[in-house]
Amino acid sequence: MAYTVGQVARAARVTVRTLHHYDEIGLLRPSGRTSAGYRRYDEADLDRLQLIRYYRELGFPLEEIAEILDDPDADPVAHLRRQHELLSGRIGKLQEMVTAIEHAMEARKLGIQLTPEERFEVFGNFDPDEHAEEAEQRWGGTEAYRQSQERAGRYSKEDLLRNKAENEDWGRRFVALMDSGAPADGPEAMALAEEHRQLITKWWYDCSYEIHTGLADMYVADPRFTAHYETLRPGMAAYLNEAIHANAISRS
Amino acid sequence: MAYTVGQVARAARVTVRTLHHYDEIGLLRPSGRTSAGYRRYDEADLDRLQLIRYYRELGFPLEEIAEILDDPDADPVAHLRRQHELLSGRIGKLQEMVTAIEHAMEARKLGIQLTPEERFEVFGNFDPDEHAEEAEQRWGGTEAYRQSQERAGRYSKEDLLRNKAENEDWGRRFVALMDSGAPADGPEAMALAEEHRQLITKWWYDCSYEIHTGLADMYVADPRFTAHYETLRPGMAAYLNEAIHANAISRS
DNA sequence: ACTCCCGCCTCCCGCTGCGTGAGGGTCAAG
DNA sequence: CTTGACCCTCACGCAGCGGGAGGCGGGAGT
Repeated sequence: MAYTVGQVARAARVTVRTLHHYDEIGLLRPSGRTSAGYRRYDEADLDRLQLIRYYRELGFPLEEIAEILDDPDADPVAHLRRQHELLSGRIGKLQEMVTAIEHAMEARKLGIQLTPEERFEVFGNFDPDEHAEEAEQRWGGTEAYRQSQERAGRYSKEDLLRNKAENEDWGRRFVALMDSGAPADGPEAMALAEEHRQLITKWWYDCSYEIHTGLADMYVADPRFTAHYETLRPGMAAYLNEAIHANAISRS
Repeated sequence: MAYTVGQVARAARVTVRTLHHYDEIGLLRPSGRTSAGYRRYDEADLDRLQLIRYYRELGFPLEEIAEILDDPDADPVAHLRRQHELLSGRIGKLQEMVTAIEHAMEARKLGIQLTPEERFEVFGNFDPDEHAEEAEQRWGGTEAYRQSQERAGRYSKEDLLRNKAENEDWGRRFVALMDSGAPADGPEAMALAEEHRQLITKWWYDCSYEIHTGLADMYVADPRFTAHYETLRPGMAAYLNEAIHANAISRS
């Protein structure tokens, strides 16, 4: 059972050119040629082509497909599993975008016109346009940054207002603690530091103790962040820094 | 507030080269240049870039994005809705592939080794390799073909056996009817023709009366299909053809 | 005022995965 | 022995950038 390019092309729903291409790059060489130079594909070639098409559908680059197919001791089950994961990931990403779009539609319907500033107004003093670039430099490319960007896009106006309220509540309690004269490395301060960490984790990204202390250092090192906390209460940046460090140390 | 390429690039998580490219093709021209020729982007440019990135994420080609963004009276809500649909479609497709992969994994786990022949063995005499190409020529590219291909991939071995059983049951009853001497355009024959159509619809694709009569004609025109029905009972191809036509006429 | 170095500029070539001819041989049917 | 449908091999083109060469600009430090 030998097939010509045209037959194979029609059967596999690809163009002849594609088969030529696969031949050129060595991805799918026909098992033989006629005396006139015509490509002859056999059943095994068809099987291989089916696999190729399948992987292609999944978005694999041709080179990678070649590696997969030509790896003799590659575990097919592992491949399937891997593909499954990749697909699930892609589905997840697409679904996130869908919800983002739904949000946007909701906003339009209500005439809310969710401008970028509006989306970030909950950040208070932190003007996103002013600091976005810096944020990118500091955290760009990290998982944490990706997460927070992603979530920011999904939150509704109410969500963000709720977040703001929670932050303010925490801030009031923190100021009260400072006013009470409690030490920055005392149990209450550490508890509030921990709460601060969890607020970040809840709303934005998984904030490890390492990341948290990094943030703490920034609060005293970067004047803009310092200013934000200092307006809540003078001395707060340094106090919070100490509390976060104390908390991180005690937990590890 | 003017930004340089580098700043914009970092903020938007794209490369400088990409911004150059967008400038070149006119997709995003910076609002101005400095005396030295440096590109200067303002807030509006950033907004536009955000939209561009968004549409790009969704897989739109740049040209189309330009059309969308430059269409002054384009309804943004309509766009969102359209994107939503596209995304939903994509998710659906990916999910189908996931289930297909899951099936394949199940089969591997049980050591079943679902070879192509096995997958199609329920087709009986119809050797897929022998007819796949023809099928493509006849139906390739049609919605019906796509549907049946898609479903075939999702069916489990049990599903396919069930389908086979249902077909055989229908076949037996059809043969019995012929044996009884009932006319091919009588009510019983038409009822069984209708059932035939519904079996196809249930298992493979939406089989309209038009498609159904097309199939009927093929049963008498194509010797391979003729042979399939003739082995069930001599004269069955022609009888079934008549019954299907009678049924289609009476229903329209 | 001078020097650095980083960032900006404009070419321009390269990559993937083919599409789409051009120009020419081949094969089966009539 | 011709037709028409295939087949062959170049070979260029396209999107959407990546990446580098070669050269200017600018602001921070000395």
